[in-house]
Amino acid sequence: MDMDTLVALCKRRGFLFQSSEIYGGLNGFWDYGPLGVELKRNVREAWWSDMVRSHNELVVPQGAPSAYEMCGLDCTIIMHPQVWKCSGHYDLFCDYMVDCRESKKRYRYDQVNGRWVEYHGKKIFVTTELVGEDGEKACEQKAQKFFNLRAKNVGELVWDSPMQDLTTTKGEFADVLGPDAKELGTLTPPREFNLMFKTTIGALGGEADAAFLRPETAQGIFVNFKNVCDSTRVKIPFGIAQMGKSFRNEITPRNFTFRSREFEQMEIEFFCHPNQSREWYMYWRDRRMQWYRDLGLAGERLRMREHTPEELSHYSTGTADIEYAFPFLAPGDFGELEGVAHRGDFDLRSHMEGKLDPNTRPLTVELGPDGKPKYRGSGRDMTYFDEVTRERFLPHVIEPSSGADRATLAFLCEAYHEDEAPDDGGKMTKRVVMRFHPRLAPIKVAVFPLVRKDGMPEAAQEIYGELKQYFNTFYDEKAAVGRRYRRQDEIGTPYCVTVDGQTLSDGTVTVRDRDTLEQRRVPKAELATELKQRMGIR
RNA sequence: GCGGGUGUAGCUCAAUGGUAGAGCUCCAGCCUUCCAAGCUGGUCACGAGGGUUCGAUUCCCUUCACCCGCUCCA
Repeated sequence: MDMDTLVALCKRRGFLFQSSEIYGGLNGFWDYGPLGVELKRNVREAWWSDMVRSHNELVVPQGAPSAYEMCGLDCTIIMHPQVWKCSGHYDLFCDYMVDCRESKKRYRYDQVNGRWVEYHGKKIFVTTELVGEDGEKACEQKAQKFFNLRAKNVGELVWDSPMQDLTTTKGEFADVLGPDAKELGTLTPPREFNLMFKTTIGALGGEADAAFLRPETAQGIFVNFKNVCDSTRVKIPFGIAQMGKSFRNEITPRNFTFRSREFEQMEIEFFCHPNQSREWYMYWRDRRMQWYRDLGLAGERLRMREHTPEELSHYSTGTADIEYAFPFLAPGDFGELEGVAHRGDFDLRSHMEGKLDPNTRPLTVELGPDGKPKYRGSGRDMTYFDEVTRERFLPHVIEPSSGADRATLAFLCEAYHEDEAPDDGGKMTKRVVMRFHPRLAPIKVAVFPLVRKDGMPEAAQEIYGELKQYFNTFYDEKAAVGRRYRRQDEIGTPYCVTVDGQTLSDGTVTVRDRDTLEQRRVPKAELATELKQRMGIR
């Protein structure tokens, strides 16, 4: 299946529309249509139900080190600006960038390094992205090349400064040689590149009132950690779940809803004793993988990929991505659905003591030029006291962080099938069928009268009214019944109930299965029970 | 953000410097007793903004969106 086919179906049948389409659309923003909203709600409800509501804290789940508790939160999108400073997002997401007009590359303003060098009265700043010895070597080579010198004449270069970053030039780039440029002055002035959406609190609002839309839901959980502990009597190990909108000013939104600027996350922060964190990490990794499998991403398009040691944050002892081979990716490429990360005590400690420097080991608070913490923490004690062991400790965190829109998109991609079904002459014709797991299907049951006469519509409408109490049910009496079946196939309705002549005499209806096309007669009175059972819905 | 390509109905595709056509879909009606495309009728389009012109969907400019490649990717 190519992606265009799915995108067309999503629009035609009302799963997904481009945001503000009548005004030409808005890059990176998507609306869910009448069927899409049902599908996405079902994804979210499956997650909330499976992770929070129906989690039984009294029994040890398969593969878990012990029993555990789960609860939920719903935090605000705009939070105290200090949250993002201590979380690291402020530094990470608010970069000044410079572009090179010659090489078409973009660099972080503070990560381009270079040295002033003079040759026969001409003084330039040669730059590189490399650091340390490699950086100095690269600068020497660049200067030699720029001044067109033989190797033996390199000694004639007069080096006027040690390695320093580009910000020391104060934005004057006329004599700067870009890292991949052959001419001087090809770098654009530094521009703020803010990956967090900025907004203003209050009607007057100066820079002091600047705030940000959250780039992840996780921080709401960390900053409420103490509140949850104090209000619920939860005992470690336990998890806090939250789902909601997050916002990132993506540079290149692309690939349908996969990378959107406004998106929905489903996140769990699981708090445990440091000694057990590795086992809990393994548990959550496998548990989350199984969740996707159970809902239909069962094939080889789903995989789990452990991060290599180089990819890991210094404070993380393990991170795994759950990935799906989306059809818009090159063959063999996978896109991230969920990241399961062992985060240690980085987040709680950062909000307690001040932003930690992730490059230190053991972790220490990042200091500003004045020797004080660069970003002050809350000063609140986030440690946990275990009444049984009489031990006080800072919990470690396992974070399964999932994208609701990405999951929804994966379920859409996985569901799409084309096969053949007979037409009324018995000839096989192409059929498009969305094989959603029944829990996810936007519409569970469609009810039809076989023809629009002999009291069949009335009988069907009665059944419709009844089933509507239990399922999202759809009624249709227009056109040939075969066409109605096809229309339901295309939106993934698992079952079609048809009232025919026999219904009026013996009270049975036919139930047609979306995937097998098989029809079975079922007494009207047993319909709801039978359908619930077949779909595995309580 | 850069380079290339594309924008006509819900979809697929025409034509045109002078009233924009078709097929499918959709809607109404007829027919129809189990797997879409039988009959009749109907609705719906030149991405947006400027310019040139008596007149622009068509030519020019800008912009927006989408696709491909690069870049980015917490």
